[in-house]
Amino acid sequence: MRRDVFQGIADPTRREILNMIAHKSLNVNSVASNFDVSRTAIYKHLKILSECGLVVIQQQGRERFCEARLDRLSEVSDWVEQYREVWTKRLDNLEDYLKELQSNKKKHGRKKTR
Amino acid sequence: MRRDVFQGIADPTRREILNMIAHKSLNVNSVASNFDVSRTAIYKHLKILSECGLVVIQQQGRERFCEARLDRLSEVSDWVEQYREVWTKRLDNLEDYLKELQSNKKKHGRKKTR
DNA sequence: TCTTTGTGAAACCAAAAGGTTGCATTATGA
DNA sequence: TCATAATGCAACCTTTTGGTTTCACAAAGA
Repeated sequence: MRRDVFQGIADPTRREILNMIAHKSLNVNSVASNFDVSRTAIYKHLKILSECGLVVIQQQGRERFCEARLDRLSEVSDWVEQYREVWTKRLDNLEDYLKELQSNKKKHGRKKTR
Repeated sequence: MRRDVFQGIADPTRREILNMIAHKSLNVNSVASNFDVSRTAIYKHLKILSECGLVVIQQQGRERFCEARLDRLSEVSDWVEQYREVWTKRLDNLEDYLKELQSNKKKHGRKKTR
């Protein structure tokens, strides 16, 4: 199935898996042993992560090592960043507004607002 | 229900909704009219978005205006950014490695690699 | 060779997700 | 006051998700 990075990181267990293998690749059993759900459940999560490119699984003897492809997170990063200007500008405007309220209070005394 | 920002942005329709109201709040019907699924379906997406804090819905007469709270995306941004150093460093290492291969080739001629 | 280890995958299940139709409710405008 | 517009929500449906147990199979080690 063609999968999406956004879908990949939607599940908290999958985010934990990514964190677990971010610095060091682990085989499937090692990953699974850190959770209290079954190995098969973790295997399915790993499969989803590999389907959306966030993990690459390489066979080595009878083990499969799971390597995080964190650079794929740039897709998420890019998506979020396109909105950063919008939200920071909006926060700045709020700040300006609050400052203006303050200065008006000083000039005219307490004023009823709603 | 307590919801998660990661879950909120997991669905492509919801990301489109966010984009649609990023610059200007719209009422529920206006949002829905941009999609070919039912108003109720969009309403449910809006509810999920509001449950995870990405949208605030305010009544105004008989309409409800949906405002994007894009600053909530910082949670996603923060999560991704904690891995940026890891992945850029890894790409740098790869680059160094490729450069080294190049210089070895110059010194010793073409060499079989596998 | 035989047993153990590490894994993939099938079959099954309950709950959640994403969608629909239909109805009730509240403001607005004529 | 009455029709209509904008909406919330219940009831229902199908597909997906996240989990389980079970079995098969290949590689390693004794």
